[in-house]
Amino acid sequence: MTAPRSTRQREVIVRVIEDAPGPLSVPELLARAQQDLPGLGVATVYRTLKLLQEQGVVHPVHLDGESRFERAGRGHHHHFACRTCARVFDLHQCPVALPKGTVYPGGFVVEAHEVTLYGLCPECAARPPA
Amino acid sequence: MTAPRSTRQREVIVRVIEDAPGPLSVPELLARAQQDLPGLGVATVYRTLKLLQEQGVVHPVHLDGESRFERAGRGHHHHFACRTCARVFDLHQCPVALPKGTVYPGGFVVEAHEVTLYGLCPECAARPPA
DNA sequence: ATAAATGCAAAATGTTTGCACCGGG
DNA sequence: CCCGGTGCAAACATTTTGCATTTAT
Repeated sequence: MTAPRSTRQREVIVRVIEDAPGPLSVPELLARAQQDLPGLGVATVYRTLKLLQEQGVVHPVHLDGESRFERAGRGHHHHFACRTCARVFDLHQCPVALPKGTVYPGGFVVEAHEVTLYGLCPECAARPPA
Repeated sequence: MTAPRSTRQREVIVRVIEDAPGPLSVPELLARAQQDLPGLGVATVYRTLKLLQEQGVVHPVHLDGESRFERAGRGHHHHFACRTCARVFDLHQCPVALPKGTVYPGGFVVEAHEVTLYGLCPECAARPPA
């Protein structure tokens, strides 16, 4: 048995993910973690993300061709991507009613769904483009 | 004025995209197009896809970290990704009611939305795993 | 004939892996 | 101590770009 060790890098990476208002891209995650751990390398970030995914602590969100990562187990939720500032936020209200097992027209058996909304985040909506 | 030329490669690429039941990945697209045009190179596929996107003929769909491309202008629709055979299909009924301009709780102004359903396609549902 | 389009190979990106050193238990 | 974890650099995979040649017009 090989219990993962607790290291400063892992602590920081997990904390950064937990403190984020939505899923983070690898560059975002790396930049934030390096504020506490300047020497941190990308490889460690990827390896840690992989580990955390296997542990079910974190899971990936693919959005606009970018891989982002967020804390798992925060319940069913979806995402909002701001077209102005490019940040991604969690939404806590689901606009879809598709219970697992629903059969969609055509005979598609639905097991899960993913929704992404695009538009302006509260900040960018209050401060429109020049 | 620089009107794009009509070439055999472009004809084939467009036809392959039109004949598909859903968005295609670049490898899928390349493989199908090469059946008619064995010498076709990847670079041409990417360049053509870029051109077709600028013309608004094709648009990208990002799904599970993979870039796929489909004919644009087929109206509002979403996608279904089969977990068994990994193919992606178009759905022609939208499970979300979020008109452009809707303001989502928290102050998020919605301009567009994207939905992906995951599960079993009709074929795989009829022929369950061993 | 002219310039756009293609194919190839080299160059950017983004992610993974090999390896010597570091450090948690 | 010991072996897992880290950083660095090399290896990969995917997408883009440079350039000589082909080809639509």
